[in-house]
Amino acid sequence: MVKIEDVAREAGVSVATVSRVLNESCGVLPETQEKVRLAVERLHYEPNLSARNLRKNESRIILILAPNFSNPYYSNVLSGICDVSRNLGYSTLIYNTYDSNALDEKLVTSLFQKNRADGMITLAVNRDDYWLAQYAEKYPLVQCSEYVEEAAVPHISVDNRLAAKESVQHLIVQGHRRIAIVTSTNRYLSSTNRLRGYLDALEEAGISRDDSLIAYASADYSFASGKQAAKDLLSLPEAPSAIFCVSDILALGAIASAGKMGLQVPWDLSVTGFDDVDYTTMFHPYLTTVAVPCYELGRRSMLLLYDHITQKPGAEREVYLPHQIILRETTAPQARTDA
Amino acid sequence: MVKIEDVAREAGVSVATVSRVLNESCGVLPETQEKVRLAVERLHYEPNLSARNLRKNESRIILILAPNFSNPYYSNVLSGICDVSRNLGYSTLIYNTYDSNALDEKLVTSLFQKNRADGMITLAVNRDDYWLAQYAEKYPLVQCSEYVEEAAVPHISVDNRLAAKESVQHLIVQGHRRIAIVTSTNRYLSSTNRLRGYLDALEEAGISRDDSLIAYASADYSFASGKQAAKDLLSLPEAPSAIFCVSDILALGAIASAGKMGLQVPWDLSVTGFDDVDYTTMFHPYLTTVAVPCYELGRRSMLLLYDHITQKPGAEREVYLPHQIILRETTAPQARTDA
DNA sequence: GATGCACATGTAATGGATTACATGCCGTTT
DNA sequence: AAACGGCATGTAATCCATTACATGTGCATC
Repeated sequence: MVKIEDVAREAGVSVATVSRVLNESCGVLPETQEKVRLAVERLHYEPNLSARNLRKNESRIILILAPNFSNPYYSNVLSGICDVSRNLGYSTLIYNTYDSNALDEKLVTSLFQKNRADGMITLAVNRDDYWLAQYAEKYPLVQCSEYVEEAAVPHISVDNRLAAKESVQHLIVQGHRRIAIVTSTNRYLSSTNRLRGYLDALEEAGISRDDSLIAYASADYSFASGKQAAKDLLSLPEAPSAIFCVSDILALGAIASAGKMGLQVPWDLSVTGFDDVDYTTMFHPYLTTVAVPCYELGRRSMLLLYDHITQKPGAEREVYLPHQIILRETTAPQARTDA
Repeated sequence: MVKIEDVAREAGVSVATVSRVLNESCGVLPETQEKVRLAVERLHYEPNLSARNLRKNESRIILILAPNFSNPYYSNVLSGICDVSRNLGYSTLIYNTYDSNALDEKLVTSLFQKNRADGMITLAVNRDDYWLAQYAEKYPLVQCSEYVEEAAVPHISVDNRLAAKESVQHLIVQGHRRIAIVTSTNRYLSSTNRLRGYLDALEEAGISRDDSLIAYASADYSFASGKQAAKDLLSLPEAPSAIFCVSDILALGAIASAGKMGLQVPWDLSVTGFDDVDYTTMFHPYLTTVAVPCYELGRRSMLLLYDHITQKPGAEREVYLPHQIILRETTAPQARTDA
């Protein structure tokens, strides 16, 4: 394996000079730089990262805590993170948390130290994981998508509350008054904020809150639980004419449920989803939903984390990316049969 | 940061002894081992991986070449790889190849050297990437799912040819005679082998090959291209009564196409998929398909790679995991209207 | 009792890059 | 002309764990 010493000999300079050319490049004569660069090329020299990392006291490893990345939402985020981290010269160590409830400070700290990661990105912390705050004082950390509201830890997300509100407002504009929500029993801030946005929209429109219209699906947004929640809602004496679901899969479940009960979406029931994952346009009716820029969230998380690792002055602590309401085929004006 | 010297002092032994306890553990008295272990615990010592890797001349990094891991197939494989590699103490550097055609030996070698990976797992090489053979002589490599048939490079996969044959045989048993296949223009061996299996089944049943029943979807198995391919097939003067699709998404596309043309699956048309990804049971009719153990493929890839990295004697070069034909709702006996 | 060997442990070299500090040269100032 | 300063470059210390080799102890053998 060719090392820096070989390059130095080949170029007729010292190792320090080679290193300087490879790193800072300042204070080295242009012609010397050129000599070094040629030698590097001739010998196909690649610096040994272990040695560099040892000396610089960094690992160039980023720890990513992700629950179940078969979920297209997370896999898109992951794509974004990986693409950027590769460009910045970081390896990503993906730790599959499966059930995010299993996370605690001890586990994370030990993971961190064992792998000597330079920083960490979480994809799904619970809104009450307060221990993150203390953790973040010691190590660079960025929370992506989900975050702890009360802790001043860097995070990047969309404005879930506003997006939910806009989505429900769309239903209201279409004449719906009995609007249900299928949220989840998980402890994600996004679920909470989407519920808040739903309530905001109702309140602003002067529609009084009806708790029987708030249904809870399982923590993992499973299709089956979406189906069940929708079934419960549609079995109500006064069934809703529209259902706002906090995830696309739940919405698909809701549509399946409606079909089973003889209701046609969107004519008999409007349904909206959240996230805009791939399969929202795989079956008719195509799902009306809120597009969340997953890939971009991933990209920006890594960029933000990098800013914090390198202690860039003025690195942001709160970033919100724009969402987009995508109107497709699962919402229609309320048929005025109940009026 | 506490280092080995601190532990040695704390335990009242030399650094060599500490290192021995941490690594080999042989030739050290049990009571000395205990002393060291206690000191490690007291000081929360974690060895510096850069230093260790530098000395041992390894990186504990595995390079994974994956195209588009939003595809649930790949994300499941990835899950498997990541879980195992974490346990073995490896970081995974996931390189998103997007379009696997862009891969060549130069890129891979440079990726490898730059990251000083200890080994590599490919998830989607083309069947004609012959350069892999030379590459594999220099570096530990395992091909997962897709591989180069002619090269004696370690690979792990399912028996795609047999699985396809069995799947088509199921259709034949149900009375179908005009059976079409939707394969892909990509250069994956799996596509080729699934086509071969399809032909095997026909031949064995004495059904003569009809090239007009072989349709090609796009390289990325997109839903839209599955739709289009099925549409072409169903527009044939003598339309097929069953379509074997080489991926689930293509099958879903085919079902969508059939619906659009007024055909009911499975009564008017049988459809089968391949892979058994999540959303095969998200909509009725649930898809009849071939279950491929993606997660297990990932797991075993990493284990196999580890065997090769550690030069375990007798490490396998060819592994085939069992598949399973899953009969659900998209296949039915041929209605004998054409007899 | 001297020699040799096995065994537990210690000492110091090693891996490859970075970087603080040292050196030497040249031009400027007084 | 002496002194100084800036600049390009070199020398050597450093990061921390591993491990070849050295040391020392105790036991068995002749």
